[in-house]
Amino acid sequence: MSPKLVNSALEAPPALRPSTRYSALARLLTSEIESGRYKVGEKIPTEAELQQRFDVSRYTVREALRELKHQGLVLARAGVGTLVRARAPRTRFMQGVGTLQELIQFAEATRMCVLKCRELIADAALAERLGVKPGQQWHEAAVLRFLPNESVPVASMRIYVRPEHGDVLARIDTAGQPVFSLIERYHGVRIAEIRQQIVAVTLVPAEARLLKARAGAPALEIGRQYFDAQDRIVMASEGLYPSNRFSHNTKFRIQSA
Amino acid sequence: MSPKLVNSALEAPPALRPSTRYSALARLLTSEIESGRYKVGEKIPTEAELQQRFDVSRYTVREALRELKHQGLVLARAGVGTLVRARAPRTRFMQGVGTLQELIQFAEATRMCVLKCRELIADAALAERLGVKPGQQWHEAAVLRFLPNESVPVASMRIYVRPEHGDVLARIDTAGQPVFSLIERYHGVRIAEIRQQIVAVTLVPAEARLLKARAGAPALEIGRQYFDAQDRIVMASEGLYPSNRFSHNTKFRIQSA
DNA sequence: TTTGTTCGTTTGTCCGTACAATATGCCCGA
DNA sequence: TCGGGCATATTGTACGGACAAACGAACAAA
Repeated sequence: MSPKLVNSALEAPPALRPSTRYSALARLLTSEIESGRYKVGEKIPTEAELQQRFDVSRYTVREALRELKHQGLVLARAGVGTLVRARAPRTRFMQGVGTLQELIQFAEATRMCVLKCRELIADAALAERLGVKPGQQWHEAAVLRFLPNESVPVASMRIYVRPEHGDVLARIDTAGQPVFSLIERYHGVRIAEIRQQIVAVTLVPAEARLLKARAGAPALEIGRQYFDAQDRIVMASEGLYPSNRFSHNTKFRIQSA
Repeated sequence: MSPKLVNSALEAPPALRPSTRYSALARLLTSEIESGRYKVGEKIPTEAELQQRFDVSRYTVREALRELKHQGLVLARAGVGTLVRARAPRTRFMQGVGTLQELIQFAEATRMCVLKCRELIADAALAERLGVKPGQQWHEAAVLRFLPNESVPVASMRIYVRPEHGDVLARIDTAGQPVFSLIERYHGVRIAEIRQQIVAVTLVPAEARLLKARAGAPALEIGRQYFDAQDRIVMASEGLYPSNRFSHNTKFRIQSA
């Protein structure tokens, strides 16, 4: 097992297979629930009935139902049947980074394409923007971020890491996980806190060009700083997300007092 | 560990079955990875080898591996095998609880000035924007929001409440707390969840005029829906926050696993 | 009327089989 | 030497079967 083989094996995740029987069945059942054929609280046909109706094996039915359960659409009860739990799949905004979990999932689900790396010293303006000290050395990667099967970038980003962590920048393209997780893994740093700021901007022509968007178009500018357990800044990033491709979504659950 | 011993380790007691074979196998494989028996990047034994080693069916092995894949521990490749992807299951992160708190603090710290109230029936466009059903009656308040000692508004908002809660709109100016809290207090409704979406927009002339801002200037458009414990929508709002007056800040604290 | 038992139904676990899709290595020919 | 084809290995899909566990309804007994 050479490290080389390992790295290539970890490259792109296997492609999705939209044409399996169970995925087609899952999609059909999902649309039936969404269209109201089976109401929340009602039972959908049993596994045996679905087998007959679609002329597939029980295995195929169960795989489809597994997906619906995973989406939170249905709930199965032995002896009872399968009940509709929600009319629509769990709000899963692929573009959403309102929670840390979503931030990580977003990083894992999107493809990052490094345009350029360079070393630099933060001047006063950059230091202010990033929340770091002027005069410090940083390694910068300019990155485009894509959703699966999309050729238009969802974001352009600049990622800043400390020089001693600079090697992780070479792994961004292929890692399929957040950059901060790479720093954690390869440098034994623990990220204890992430701070994020969101403002609205209009794209200047150079940025718009890179993002294949219209100059002057609105975009979210999301800045993030990553701190270790001693509250030292480890990494920072700035991203531009054109607004018609990205919406920042958050869900607050309120516990009963 | 001899196969015999391992096999008996997988067998559940006949009367009490706290664990299935595949969950026991998943646990055992997880602990082998965590203990370093299989390094990140290396292959674990093939499905066939695991079948033989533990004297279980391929189904049982695959169910166990499904769990490991779900945990992000391994990655399977047809033709290659199953590779260790991480040494430990995905870290369980906690969302910073400050976010909802900050939402409430912001509401308490700002002054709201009601411009106009009216009753309306949600047409399709508004229903879509608010995440409500078309044809429903709502009471709408148009509001400007000011930071302390500021004469330029930080936001303009439209707040939508149910007709039976319409009286709270008269309290907005003076209450000094979130509108949803007013509904909770005066109508005994418990808000269980708030969903929020943030997008970037550019201000159209009428909005800009109201906000004393430049037409075309970037702004955050923050939409929120408030749900009760039965997941019924109780209230919705849309706010426009000119970007140079407001930045949406979030802090995520990460617990060690 | 209420409680307990039984039976039928349904999902969950686990077994086996077969073929498809993917990956890798080796061999042969140009 | 390099490229293509083939064979083998491995996971993924899909089929079938059997039994366990859980549930609800119906019926019987107290």
